[in-house]
Amino acid sequence: MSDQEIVRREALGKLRELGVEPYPAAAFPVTTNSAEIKAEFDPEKHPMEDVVLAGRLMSVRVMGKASFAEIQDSQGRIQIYVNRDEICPEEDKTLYNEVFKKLLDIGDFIGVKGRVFLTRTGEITVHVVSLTLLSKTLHPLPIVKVDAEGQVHDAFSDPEQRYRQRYVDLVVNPEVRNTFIQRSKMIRVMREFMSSRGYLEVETPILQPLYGGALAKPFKTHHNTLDMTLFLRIANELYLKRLIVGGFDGVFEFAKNFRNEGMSRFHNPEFTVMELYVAYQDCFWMMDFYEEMIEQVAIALHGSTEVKVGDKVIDFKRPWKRYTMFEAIQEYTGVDITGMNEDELRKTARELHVPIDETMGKGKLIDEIFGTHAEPKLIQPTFITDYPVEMSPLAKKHRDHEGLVERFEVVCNAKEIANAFTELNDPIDQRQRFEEQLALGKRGDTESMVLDEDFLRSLEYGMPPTAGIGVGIDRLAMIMTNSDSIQDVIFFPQMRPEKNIASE
RNA sequence: GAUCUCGUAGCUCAGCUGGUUAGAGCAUUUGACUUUUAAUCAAAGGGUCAUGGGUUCGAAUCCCAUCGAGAUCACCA
Repeated sequence: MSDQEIVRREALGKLRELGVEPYPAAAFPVTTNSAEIKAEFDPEKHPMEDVVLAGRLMSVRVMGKASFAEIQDSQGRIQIYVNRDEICPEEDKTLYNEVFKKLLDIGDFIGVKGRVFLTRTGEITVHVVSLTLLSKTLHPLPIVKVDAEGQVHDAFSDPEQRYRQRYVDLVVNPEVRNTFIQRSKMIRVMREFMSSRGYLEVETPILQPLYGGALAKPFKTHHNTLDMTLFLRIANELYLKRLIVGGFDGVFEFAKNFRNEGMSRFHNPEFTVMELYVAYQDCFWMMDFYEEMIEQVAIALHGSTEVKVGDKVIDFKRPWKRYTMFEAIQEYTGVDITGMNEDELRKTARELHVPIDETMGKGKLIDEIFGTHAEPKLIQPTFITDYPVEMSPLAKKHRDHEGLVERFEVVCNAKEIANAFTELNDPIDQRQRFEEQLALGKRGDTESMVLDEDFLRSLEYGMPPTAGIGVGIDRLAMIMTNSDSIQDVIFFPQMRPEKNIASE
């Protein structure tokens, strides 16, 4: 234990000797908070003679018989003024001299009652008349200081510590708190946008006997009572479609999915996707729907359709640019791949220096060419439509073009932020597609889909024409909050276990 | 999984072409101070230099291994 931790533990004992309970049970109902005081206080028009607020003590400047300190609540910080003879009107000055000056530490939760005033330098400050310790801190908080020029000193910046001890990060780095508030607001806007159109928010299984609806490696687990293998879902698509079969017009779910794959600043083993399915619509309707929803998200978060991301400005103002996949490839490589067979595509990919291997089929080759040459250049939100059928086993065949499906992705800041289809509802075609996937699996592609008989049975009972979309919530949150790592938009990103935390 | 970079006090960092007792600021402790705001002034304490091994008269510093993190790549959303 460090000297500072030992000192704090000793302070605990001394507080109890003085009759001050460091962890009182009684409620401390507040009447206001730091932001409200700063917004509403006016010495002439709106004096505040009797306020009660609480928070963490974040800095203390003792000047003999008077002190200034700052407390931080959920809304921010506010300065307090503590005068010895006011909090100790009697002979006994212990509360000020011992408790406040010596036994309180930065980080401790305190509650204060007092009146608001303006200091000589014009800062809105709470003149404390009574002070209560609400919870004692034993672990020292990093002290982050901001000087008059707004320069931050001694920032708590080590990424490992910030992610492992997010609670500290949140206390000490206000912009982190804001990022997560924005993320939450983003989800709320989407939820309200969909709910107000009558779509139903639902929950579907995370533990699945078969993993389907996407191409990925799953986490595997075991249920003891049933003595069976279960998988953590890689997608919820097939369950949401079963609900459309069941007669709902629109269903959506904000779903945690799990994929047992590499980690990077764009990948966390568990991540959040919002999927929506709407009966009697197609993917072209969904383009308009998504565009409008995300434009509203941007406006709700930033008051504008423009969002600053790194050194770029991304504008979500409708309408967004729309390319077919072949158009996008032609735009960025100059090569028209329309009508090419597998050998021609392989040759083209080599000429364009696209990394390929022998297991890749036609669809995957096209996807690689797009991913290498077009996707990195798409910064503004852009719809890419008309994907090859081979890489979209759950999408309906294109109404006009042989070999393509009715599908779009939205690429923004060089990353996919949505994927949507006119859903395949022909059970016989769906069975064939699954079988083609099984064939691909035999060819060596480890990420082909497994055949889900119950899902096929549900389609045989009949699914109406349906539009579906999946939205990567973490990726969208990264853009909307100008974060360059997924770890900055997930409270507790996955980490290897920390050694020796117990022995500390 | 591969490559590169990093790990020194509670926090942020210096020291790294090997060489007295490993330094600084903030934080902590003691003292002074009744309107300060990165408060100030005076003094003090605080370190298995990530872990283990090696080279050397001598290692925070060089080498190897391990653990943890970040970046890039591969797989993917």
